[in-house]
Amino acid sequence: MKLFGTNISSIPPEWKPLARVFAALGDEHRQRILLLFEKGERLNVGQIAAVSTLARSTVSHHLQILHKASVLCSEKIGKEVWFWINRNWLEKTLGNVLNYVQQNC
Amino acid sequence: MKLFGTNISSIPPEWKPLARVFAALGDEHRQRILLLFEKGERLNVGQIAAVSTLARSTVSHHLQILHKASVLCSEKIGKEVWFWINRNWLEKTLGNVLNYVQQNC
DNA sequence: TTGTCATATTCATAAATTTCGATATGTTCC
DNA sequence: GGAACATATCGAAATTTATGAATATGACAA
Repeated sequence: MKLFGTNISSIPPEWKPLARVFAALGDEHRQRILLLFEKGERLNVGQIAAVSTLARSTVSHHLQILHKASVLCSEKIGKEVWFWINRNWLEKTLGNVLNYVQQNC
Repeated sequence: MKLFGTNISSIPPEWKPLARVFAALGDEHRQRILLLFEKGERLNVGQIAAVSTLARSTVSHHLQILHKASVLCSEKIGKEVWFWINRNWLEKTLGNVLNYVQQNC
């Protein structure tokens, strides 16, 4: 059994950002939001809220969770905040986990 | 913007089992549990609870979540239930998501 | 500049869900 | 039967989620 540090309670630091990604992707609302994006497309809060059953403020909240997990990038232009998928981060993160699984599981 | 079905509320069915996996991996306790496993190793509830700060019943609960998400396999032998990482499923699932990202993001 | 929309976020609150441990129940082995 | 292990159930606490109202910021016209 692998023990990190003195007991189970410590996690390798490189796994921390991963927990946020998985938690972000583990919610169905956030999955639906992500699946809306076409390749390279940018969407703002209003567009997403318009096709969602959730309130605008709720959509904004979920977008922030995705943003903090680095799954989405964002840029404010004028009145609107535009979001798009952080493809590089997602590829790198998923690739790392896949490598870990292949080597250590 | 991609719309599945009539509105945002429907998700492609192939994404459903994925939500469970991500939700399972998105919890730090469960990450710690998973990281305990050596390559190919099998562990039972008691072994994991022994190095954990969580109660035995709580560990059992988390193991069930991981099991329902297909992240862990289990087999009951005598009094004990042995768990091990479902390497194939993890590889396949992560690989699928990675492919999706590479093709559609 | 001032006022008015339009957009997004923050806040306060309520509701729902998850988490966790204690206890009870079920299995298996002796 | 009794001991050892795992699971199921239940309630309290903690966390997450959802919402409308309030706030902040930018665009634009008068």
